[in-house]
Parts: sequence; structure tokens; C-alpha cells
Amino acid sequence: MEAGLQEKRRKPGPDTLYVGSVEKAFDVLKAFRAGQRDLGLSDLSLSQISHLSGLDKSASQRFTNTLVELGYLEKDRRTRRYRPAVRLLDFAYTYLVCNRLAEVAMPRLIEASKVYGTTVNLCELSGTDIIYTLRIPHQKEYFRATLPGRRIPAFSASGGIVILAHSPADTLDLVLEHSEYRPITQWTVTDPQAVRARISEALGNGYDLGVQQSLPHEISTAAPVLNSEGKAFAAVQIPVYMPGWTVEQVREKIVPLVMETARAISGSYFAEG
Amino acid sequence: MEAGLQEKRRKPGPDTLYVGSVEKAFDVLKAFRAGQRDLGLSDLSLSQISHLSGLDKSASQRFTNTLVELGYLEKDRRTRRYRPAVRLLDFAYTYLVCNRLAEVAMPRLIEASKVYGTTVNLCELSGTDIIYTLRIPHQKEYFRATLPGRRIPAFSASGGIVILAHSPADTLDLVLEHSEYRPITQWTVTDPQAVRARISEALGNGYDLGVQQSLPHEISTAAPVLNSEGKAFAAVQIPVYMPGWTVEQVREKIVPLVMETARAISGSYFAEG
DNA sequence: TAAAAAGTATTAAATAATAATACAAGCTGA
DNA sequence: TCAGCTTGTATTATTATTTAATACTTTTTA
Repeated sequence: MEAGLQEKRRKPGPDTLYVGSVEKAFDVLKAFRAGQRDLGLSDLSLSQISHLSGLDKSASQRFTNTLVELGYLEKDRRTRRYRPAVRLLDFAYTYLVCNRLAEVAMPRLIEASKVYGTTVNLCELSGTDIIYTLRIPHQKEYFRATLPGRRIPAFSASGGIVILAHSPADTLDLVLEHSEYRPITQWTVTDPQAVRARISEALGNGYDLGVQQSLPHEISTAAPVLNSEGKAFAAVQIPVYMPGWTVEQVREKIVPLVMETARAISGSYFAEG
Repeated sequence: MEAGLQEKRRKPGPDTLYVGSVEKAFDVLKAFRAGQRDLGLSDLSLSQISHLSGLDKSASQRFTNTLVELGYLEKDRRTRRYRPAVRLLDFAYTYLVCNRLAEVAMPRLIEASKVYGTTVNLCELSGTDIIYTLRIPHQKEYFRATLPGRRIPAFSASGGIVILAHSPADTLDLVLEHSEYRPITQWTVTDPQAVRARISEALGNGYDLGVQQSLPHEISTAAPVLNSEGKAFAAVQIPVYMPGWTVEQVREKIVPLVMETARAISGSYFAEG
């Protein structure tokens, strides 16, 4: 059993501008992700929600009920179990539709995906993780790995490596300092020194190439989307799979494609202003 | 009002289990979608949030601040404007990863998208709208039309038509009764009678084909994903564009593809139980 | 079938959210 | 540059809203 699941309660401070109830509602929603990850459950009972969210029975009851009323959770009247509702996708849309990067990137990603018929992703940094924001899935991979909103520790993902490589030093240090270096696959590089080396190399090359770092059989390539100061605010990432692809083939074909796509997105993004 | 005199005006029941603050927080998040749609804004000032959410200045301040603390909104310190943060994608992931339909559908959608190199979507009913849940984008369409979480009134989308056609009568009536029949394009069928006719036809055919109903130049085809009672709980939808495609070509090639894909998903979903 | 566990409903108490307001900081146009 | 305006931020007293405890009901289990 994995110890070290950080059970940190946030310190909102004695802030009169902070509404604690909102946090608790989100804690309930987060419980479902944890329930799926740790217990493999896709619906939860009230007491499971209570355990996973850290809220007591009454609070779980109130917030669960509220979220059902609002349409963000569904309740099975027979089993009395709760599950996330489609309406939760509203927020993803809200984020993406307000995001000019997504707008500029989408056509480039589609183009890129057609070159070799590969999956192409856009990802961004969020805390110590990267989050996949746009995905053009072409291969039938491990299901979870194909979903938008997926999080992976930045240090273990090629997208994270190139973003960190082209980030301000303080951001880099902060992320590496707070990262939890647990292996994702048996080949994941978890030694902080080795991670730093990989980041340096990515900075030199302008891309990163990782073999089976976050998924078995996967060769992952990524290049940064840079702003005018040469700092990254996103990454284009293409995964391909062995044995269909070899590292040599990836270097020859995927690396240029990823770099060119990232460069094009950057160019379009800063084209008008 | 006298202190110490406690009139029990509050009706016991769901009221005490409803946390209004949660609703207000979501109202703030919704404001961004409205701001983008109605004003074309991708970030909002505090007063704009106040207007769009219907919350007063103080409430907007408190909930905005709370959402920033939690990482769901970002604040530009210079412009003092707020925008949705990547973290919002967490909920989309939560929904999708807990959803066996998505898991079963994804590989089928990918396969289908390769047959003619078209976009393929999965959608579900949410109130009077459909929401696109999984998307395999292949064409460079109108940006917003490519995003997961996009909502369209069910009556105007072929995915909505086929789901409604294969829904219980009371669901159908409820949706049609509450729908707001505004035209999406200039060709949108908005007459409730005509919509009902289209639904009947879709029930007979097992698919729907709509021309420029929700996007110019678009020919949209959809087929329902059915449960064991023959009721729909989702739809597979494929959009193609004129003049590259004609209605005749769509009937010949896309219709069978959409129907077979939907059927396959349904089959896989109920394969084990 | 009894006992335990989980889910639901109710309520008194008080915390935590509210709305009012004061203050500060940016804008606008003269 | 300066009023005058709008918008954003900070601070309060007040109370309504949330809370936690608990009683009650249903379901699961042993």
C-alpha cells in the first residue's frame, strides 16, 4: 500500500473573503477521482464520499445533496450511489472556449495528427502536474491516457520536461521541490538529479523524448510552445508505441513534426498580439 | 424582528440540506461561458462577473476570491481580470474516467474516424441540450464546434434528434416542451411540429441526417446508442461538410458507418452486464 | 432474524456568510 | 494635471445560513 498520500488541509487563513463551503463542495467532487484511482469505483456511496473527501457524514450529506440539485452529480435511487454527471463537462468547455491558445492550436494539432496517423496532444502545467488540454486520439491506448483533463507528474512526462526546461528558474525549482518522485512505470526516472539532467538536455535540444516513462511501450516526444521571451506556456506532445515505432524512427520523423507544430502554434498565437 | 423569538418559517427537508454558497460559486464560473458567448470576452472584470452572474458586488468578490484560492480561476494582477484556469478540466476527467460508456466507446470512435478521415463524436442528453462528451476531431471546423462539453439544443442537433426519438415518451415531451426554439442557423427547423416529424422519421430510420441545422455547410448524421430496452442513452454523430460531401454520399457511406458504430458501442456496453 | 451499518430527516446553536460601507486605486475627459 | 467617475479592495456589525448532533428509517450482514 502506498504510504505518503499527502493529506494536507489547506490553510485558507482567517479570510472573510473565503467561502469554505465552496471548497467542501469541490472536495466531494474530487472524491470521485480518488475513488476511481484508488478503489476502481465509478460510483460512490455516501459513506465512501465521506471517507474519501474527509468530510463528516452530515457535511457529505449536505454537499452531495446540493450537487445533485445542481445537476453535477446523479443519484441512483435504487442503489443510493452517486456518480458524476455530464454537466461537469461544462467547465471544460468554459475553460477551452475562453482560451485562445486552444483555438490557435487545434487546427495545427489536427494537421499534425494526420501526418503519421498518430495521437497528438496539447498540455499545460498545473502545479507539479501537467494536464492534457486538447487531444486528437488516433491510437487505441490505455483508456485513461486518452482523456482530456488527465494529470501526470510533470517530471515524468515529456510534456512536463520541455515546459520545465523553458520555464523561469524559480518555477522550475518550485515544481521540482514539491514533486512527489514516485515511479509511474518501472522505467520512470525518479532521481531528482537525473530529472534535472533530462531537463537540461531538453533545453539544449528544444524537445524531449521519453521511453516508457509514463506508460509501458510508449515513446513520448514533446516540444514547447514558447512566448516571445522564450518561456514555455504549453507543450505539444506525440506518443507512439513500440514495437510499431523505434526510437530511431521517432527521432527522424516525430521529433521534427512535434517541433514544427509547437513552433507554428507559438507563431500563430503571437501573430496579431 | 424580535430576537429570541424563533418562528419556524423554514420548511424542514431538502432546504436544510442545500448549501446556497455552492450554487453561487458555480454561478460565477458560468458567467465566463456567458461572457464568451454574449460578449466575446475571454476574461472578465469583477463588475462584469457581477453583472453576468447576477450576484451583487460583495458576493462576486467573495466567490471570485475563493475560486482563485482554489485554483479554478486565475487573476491577472495587472489588469485585475479573471479567467478560467486549467484546473477546471479536472472535472471533465472525473466524469469521463468514471464513465464506462466513454471507455467502451472511445476505441470504436477512433476506428470510425479513420474510415473516411472524418470527425466522430459521442453525445449525451443534458436537460434540453445535448453535450458532446468524446470527440475525435479530424476536420478544421468552427473552433467552438470541436470542443468537448459543447452544448446544442437537442431539437436542432442530429444527436439530439436520435436520442429523443429513442427516449421514453415523457422524456421526449418534457424536453420538447421546455426547449427554446430559436434558430441556430438560418436553416434550423424550429417549428415544434416539424421537429416532432423529424423525430418520428429518425425513430423509423434508426438514424437522423440534418443539413445545416446547427452549423453552415454541415451535414450531420447520428445514430443512437441503445440499452436493452431499446432506449437511447447516447448518440454517435459524424459531421461532414459541403461541398466536399453531398447528401447522397452521406446516405451511402456515413449513415451505415454511424449506425454500425453506435450498435457496436451498445453491444460492448452490455456485453458483460 | 437480530444486529449493525448506512442512509435520511430534524433541529438547536453559533459559526461563517452577508450586505453595507468606507477606503483606495485606476480611468476619463477637460 | 486635476476633478469626478468607475471599479476594485478592505473592514465591519448583524444575521441568516450552515453546522453537528442526533433521532429515525431502511438496508445489509452474519
